[in-house]
Amino acid sequence: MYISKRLKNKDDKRERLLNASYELFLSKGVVETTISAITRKASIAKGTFYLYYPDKYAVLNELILNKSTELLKAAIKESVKLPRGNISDRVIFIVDYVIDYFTENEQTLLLIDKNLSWGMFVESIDRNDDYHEIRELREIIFHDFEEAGYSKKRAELLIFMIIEMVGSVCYSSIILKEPATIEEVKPELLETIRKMLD
Amino acid sequence: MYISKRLKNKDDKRERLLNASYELFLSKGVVETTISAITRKASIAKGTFYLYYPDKYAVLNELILNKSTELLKAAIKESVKLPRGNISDRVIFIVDYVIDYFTENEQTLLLIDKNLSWGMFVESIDRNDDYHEIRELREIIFHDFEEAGYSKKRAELLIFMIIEMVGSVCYSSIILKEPATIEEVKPELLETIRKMLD
Amino acid sequence: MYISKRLKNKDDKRERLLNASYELFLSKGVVETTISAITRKASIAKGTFYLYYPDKYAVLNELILNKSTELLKAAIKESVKLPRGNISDRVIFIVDYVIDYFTENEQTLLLIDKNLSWGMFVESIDRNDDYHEIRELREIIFHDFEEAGYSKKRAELLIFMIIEMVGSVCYSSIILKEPATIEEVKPELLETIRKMLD
Amino acid sequence: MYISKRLKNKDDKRERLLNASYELFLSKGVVETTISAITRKASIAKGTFYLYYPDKYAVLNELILNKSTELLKAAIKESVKLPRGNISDRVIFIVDYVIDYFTENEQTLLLIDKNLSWGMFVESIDRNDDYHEIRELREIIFHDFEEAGYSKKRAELLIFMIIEMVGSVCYSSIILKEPATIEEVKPELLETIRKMLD
DNA sequence: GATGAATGAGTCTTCATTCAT
DNA sequence: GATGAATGAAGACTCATTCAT
Repeated sequence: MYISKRLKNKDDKRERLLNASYELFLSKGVVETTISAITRKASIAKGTFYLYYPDKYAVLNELILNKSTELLKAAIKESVKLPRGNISDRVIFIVDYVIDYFTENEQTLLLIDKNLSWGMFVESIDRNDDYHEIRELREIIFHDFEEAGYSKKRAELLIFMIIEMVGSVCYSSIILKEPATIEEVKPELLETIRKMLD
Repeated sequence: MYISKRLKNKDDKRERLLNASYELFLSKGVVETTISAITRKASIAKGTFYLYYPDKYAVLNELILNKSTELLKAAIKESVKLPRGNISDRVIFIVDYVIDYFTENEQTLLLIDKNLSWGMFVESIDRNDDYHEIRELREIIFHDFEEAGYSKKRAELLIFMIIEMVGSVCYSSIILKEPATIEEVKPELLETIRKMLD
Repeated sequence: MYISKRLKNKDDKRERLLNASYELFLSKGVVETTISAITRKASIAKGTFYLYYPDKYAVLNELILNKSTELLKAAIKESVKLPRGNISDRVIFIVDYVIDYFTENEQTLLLIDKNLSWGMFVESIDRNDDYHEIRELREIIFHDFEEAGYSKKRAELLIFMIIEMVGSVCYSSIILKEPATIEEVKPELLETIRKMLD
Repeated sequence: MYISKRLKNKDDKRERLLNASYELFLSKGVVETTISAITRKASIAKGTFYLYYPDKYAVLNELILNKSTELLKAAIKESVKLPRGNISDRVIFIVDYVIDYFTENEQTLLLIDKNLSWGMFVESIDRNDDYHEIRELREIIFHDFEEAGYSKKRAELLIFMIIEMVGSVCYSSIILKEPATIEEVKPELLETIRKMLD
């Protein structure tokens, strides 16, 4: 009881720092967000920040990981209804879901895209028990790829390239509206991915 | 004579500021580079900086534009030998050239990728007379695409998607070595682009 | 039994705080040593520190006293073999011993010299029962001085001046190597003290 | 005219920083004095401090050097009337002067004693043209010592030991009144120095 | 146009101290 | 007595920007 309450309290502070940081990163940008502002918004003493994170970039990394796996988990949850075996359909379904999410949540895209690294992402998926859905999806996709004649390595690289492309195309078309709006770009993007997978 | 000399002098200062900034941006990063450091390296008084640029980000934008068009012009210069008509070959040749350049110049990739925007790029190409080679290349490519049955819009989007993918795949594989080195990624990337263009 | 165990435990904590502080004061300096670092090194909770000492300077004073009386007691222990009556020989023997000790233990010199005050030293000698050897030495020396015709007051001042000179000459020559190393300075210092005592 | 005015202005700021620091070091102590307080007292912007000194300890060193050479120059000025040849008289005259000065200016003693290093002192005397009187005095004293049969090395060490003794005896007796007041200690100290020089 | 000394707002970071458990 | 999470006051230091020369 004693320990659990303190642990809860600790998690509470962490949570509040994450939430405050998230809002500030989105509204003012990472560089313009100060530790003072974060702790003020979180109603926590400035010094306490340093008990949880060494600097704001540690918070940022945790946020990016949280948000991107959250998104992926949601996409997966929807994709399970699809029949197995057809890689294109599954990948395109997920990409479609992700694009829609980013269209609705520009700010999250802003945060994730400029900062998410593939290595960090993969490592976290393998390490954290919460992400077993994502690992399962990976297995399904890899299995389908193998059946379609891809080596594991080529499958991974293909997924990687698709993710990179989707991320930066979304960024440009959703945030900057360049060279066209996401509505115009989306069908072409999906079509292109389909070609890549054939 | 007197005026031209002053203009020349002015350009000289601009040049020195650009060079000093470039070196510092590469070695210390943009955020860590101060106006003081730039002017010190350029052997120019601090206040003089503001006669040429409003802040360091203006220098950064100019640099990115310079470097990326420079790169593109070099790639084009090599690609003119290719026979017209075959879009895939031309695009892949240029992408190949760009990948090799980035492999040799990691720092430049670091600077360009995180900051280059499509809109800025396109706009500068249309505005600046120095970039007529790039405009010519664009015409050639678009013409080839049209012959292959693409609309102008679709052609532009395809190019856009390829550039975005190449940029972010290079960044991840060259800088972060994730999920594999550029040597491993490159053949898959080129192959994928070929599929996209078929 | 219960109480004695608690007292023992308390002394144990005190001891650990002293030892940890000593090491940190020597290696990082007093100003740079934090309460956190001391309790961490002593494996004691931060708050517990305040149950034993009001601040780090209280620890410092205790340490200086401990170390300097320890040194003096060791010197005395060696000097008892000397025949009584010859003041110069006894004083020079002790000074010699102290110089050698400081030469071997620069860090201790660093700690003691800049912080030891005569008054604190004398007071502690008179108050603490552990220091009876030092009181005895003092009696012997004063007695010898009286026999040589010194008043008690003059004897005390002479001792005082010698101690001050030895301390600061050692500090300068051992720590700073200025104006010469202790090896060069030592014979001159002993010779000068002999003159003072004649 | 243009340059001279700016130089003057620069010196003015330096001067004001020195004066403000001096007063604060004396009244609050070095550790307790902050850069903010110094610049506030000097009516100078905080950032300007760093244009002149890297930290407060650089100011402290300069102050100590200034004050101690100032004192020595004053002592010398008075001692020139003495006939040459008699080392004891000259040295004791100067020591006497210094003791009196410290008696009148306890705070200066506080600042100088705990921080003056022989090496720093000697080096500054040799380097700075303003200190030629001190260099001349040194020549006179050394010459007198040589005539009295001392080697240059022994003479230097003797002077060094006297300075160290005078400094720390003054500190203890004037500031701490231990083991006696300076009035009581002074005759014994002078007498002891006379013995050292015989 | 060029200079660079001066400015001071603004940020990070540390750390002695408290106090609920 | 012991603990250590939380506090927030306090200080060092930076740096974009200005402006008198």
